[in-house]
Amino acid sequence: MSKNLVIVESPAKAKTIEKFLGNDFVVKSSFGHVRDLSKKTISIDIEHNFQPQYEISPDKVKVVSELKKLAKSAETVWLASDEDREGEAISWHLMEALDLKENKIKRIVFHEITKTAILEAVENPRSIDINLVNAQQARRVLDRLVGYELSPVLWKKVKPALSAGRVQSVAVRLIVEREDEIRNFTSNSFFRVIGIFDIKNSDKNISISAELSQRFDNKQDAIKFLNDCINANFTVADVETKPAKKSPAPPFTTSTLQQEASRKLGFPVAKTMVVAQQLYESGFITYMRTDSVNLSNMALAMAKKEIEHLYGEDYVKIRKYTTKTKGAQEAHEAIRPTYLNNQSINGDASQKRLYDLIWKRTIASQMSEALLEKTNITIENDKRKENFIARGEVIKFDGFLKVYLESSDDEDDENQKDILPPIKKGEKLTLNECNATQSFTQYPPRYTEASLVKKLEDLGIGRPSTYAPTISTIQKREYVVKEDRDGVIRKFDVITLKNKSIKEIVKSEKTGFEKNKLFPTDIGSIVNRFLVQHFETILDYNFTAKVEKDFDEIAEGQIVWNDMIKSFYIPFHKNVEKTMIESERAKGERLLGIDPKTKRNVYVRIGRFGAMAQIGEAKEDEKPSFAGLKKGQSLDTITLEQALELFNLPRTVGTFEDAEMVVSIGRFGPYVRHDAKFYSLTKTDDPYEVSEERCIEIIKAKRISDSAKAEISKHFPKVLGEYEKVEVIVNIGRYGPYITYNTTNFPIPKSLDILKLNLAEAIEFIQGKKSKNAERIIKEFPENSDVKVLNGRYGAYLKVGKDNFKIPGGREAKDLTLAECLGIAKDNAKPGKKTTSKKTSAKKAVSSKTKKK
DNA sequence: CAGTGAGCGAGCTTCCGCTTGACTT
Repeated sequence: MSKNLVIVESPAKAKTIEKFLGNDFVVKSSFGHVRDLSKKTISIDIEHNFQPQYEISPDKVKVVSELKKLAKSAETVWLASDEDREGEAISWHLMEALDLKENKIKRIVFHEITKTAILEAVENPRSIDINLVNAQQARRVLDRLVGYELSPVLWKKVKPALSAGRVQSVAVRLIVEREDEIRNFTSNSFFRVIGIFDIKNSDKNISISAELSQRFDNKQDAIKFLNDCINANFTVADVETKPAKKSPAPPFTTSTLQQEASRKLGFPVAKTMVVAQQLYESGFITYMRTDSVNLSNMALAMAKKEIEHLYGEDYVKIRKYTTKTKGAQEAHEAIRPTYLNNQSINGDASQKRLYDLIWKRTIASQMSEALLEKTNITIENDKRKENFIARGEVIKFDGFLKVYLESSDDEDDENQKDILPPIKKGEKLTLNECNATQSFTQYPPRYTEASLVKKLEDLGIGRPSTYAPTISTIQKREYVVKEDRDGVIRKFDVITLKNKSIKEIVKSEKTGFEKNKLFPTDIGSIVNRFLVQHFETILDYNFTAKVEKDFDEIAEGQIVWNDMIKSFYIPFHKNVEKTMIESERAKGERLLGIDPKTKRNVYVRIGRFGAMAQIGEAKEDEKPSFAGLKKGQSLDTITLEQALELFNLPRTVGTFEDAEMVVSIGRFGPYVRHDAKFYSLTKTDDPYEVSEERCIEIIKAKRISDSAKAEISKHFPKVLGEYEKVEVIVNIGRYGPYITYNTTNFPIPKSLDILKLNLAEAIEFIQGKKSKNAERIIKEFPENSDVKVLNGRYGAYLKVGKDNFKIPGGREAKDLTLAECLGIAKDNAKPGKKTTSKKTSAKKAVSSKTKKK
């Protein structure tokens, strides 16, 4: 075997690096961490100095045994995981898990995947930095202690299966507190005044628009101002022109890529990461999980060449950006195209769009500043002291703007900046028209997924690899929902001065419309309030920053990690115990008022099945009545009137075919019950309002669609005919319609009408699918059609019957023989719950082979 | 599949950070 085994974290990286190193090197990947604390228990021996109890992660057992084999036959094992805390720990865990002697290993690091960087790294090996490893152990142990001690408190005091953690709980806090801020926000209105001036003494009709430097708090003041303008004379008091510059944004990190892909392409952060991963695996971009804005010298040289070629020398300005993010570890380059001369790539629409964004951002970051000329024209008058100011902006040299401009989160950045006409100081102007428009102060914006990532990054909370998963966790736990909310119509006043007369009109606009924003749920608010009340230290926005400081000191060898953990844990654990015993259950209860009918108290709170309203208390002689809250209502905002309305269900709306129709809301949404059958209401039907006629309509419609469905399913499964002596069958299954041919199922897209589908069309469809699948086939065996070697998204794999198998390391997919394939299938057919079918099909494949022999 | 909301208790849930995973009837 090879003399040198190099282990990196990512398989795609392994492939690239193998090309740079000679034949003496084999490069493999550990697929990230290989050992961790067991998931089942806390797995920390608190009594014995917080000794972590590691195990090989269940999904890494195979990887480790494979690496172990290779390491045994190698002379030197080069541990080339990333140069950061986690990377150092991965190397250390590999050393332990693979049983490597210290004199057999060499630790190497590089920050960029370029040949020079790799070769230089190999020239400068070092040993494992145990202090850095200990900093990681402290991080790991702290997170486990927090997560696994806090979560059970929630199970007991709020509801089972909830979770809390150093990162996710702060993310939820941000969203809950932003919502509180919005709820408590009182909007003020004010009047902005914009004048349109005609320039005298010019042959052409030229006008400029200018805004008054002063805003008025009320309508009276605005009207008074316009009145004073009727007989005022306007003069240009000053024309000020000054040059300005605009610089490009630095290259992408994970966080900025997620933000820009969200603003410019509308991608959720998870989608951005999936697409970026695909681009990375295809070799189009560098690594997508990074906190660094640094570009390699090779990339800078490529950028320079490309910009010169496309736009000319004047557009080049090479920059070295420095990373300012809190806690950044800079193990990788910024996210950039691997080859900057590839302006576009082959791929699907999302891949192309994301690549385009990355290409533009990278190129623009190395281009000249844009040169602007900003002009301010001040217009004074002889009646009032307030001035009008017209602002203009001219681009003198576009520079990087030729390629790319970063978007901003505040959408109402509507300062119009036009080119202004030539004008001189002292010139007289006529006020043609003047509008005072009522505007309103805006509440702070709700978070989007991407703006939450930005906030977390600013606070130094979370890492590039966890931003997307964190956001999905807090949604999965139902602390937070991402949704759209309809706005409301708001009226506003516009006062116009024209032809010396003043007119008032009322206009209306839609406001408060939200798209894809994060809202806290009732559970989210309750959990947050509970945690902030009892565990303020951990919920503190600076908690992570504080412990990071300690981790840094551990990494520098100044403090011992177990001591740091101990001083954190003792007060923390005491608090956990105290809260478990003393604190009350958090139900989010709120007394809304008194029910006018029964004179009993009306409450809202969280019950076993979610948010509910309750009239009266549970006493011996009387039972309270209950009603669930509607979707979109929340414990924090519901009013007494809204709560009382909930008790109007179930409601008898009328009769149909001599039976009553009763409308209510069930486990699966609003329904009409009629003659012991249930009929779901549609989204647009309000169960509190829906009429008798509409209910009858719904019942009739359901009957028709049911009988139509029954009619259709009578025809299936349907044999369309035979193709090459094999039956072609159409059927409808759990996942929709599909064609069965030769033991393979082909799902049919909605565009094909399965009722009209004929044999010829079905065959054509199958052929199309097959030829697509054929592109993926690396190897087939005429003597056994059950066995195939295929090319998948994550490299080659073996398919035997219905089961997929990884091809063991050291074997070329295209060289596999049938016997080898069957051997792999036999060895890897795992016992277990799911595998009954796996085993049988693997056996079947083997036996079919023997039969043919 | 369609009112439930009490309390008991078995057995379960849970963290953050590094990586890619699989293809249904």
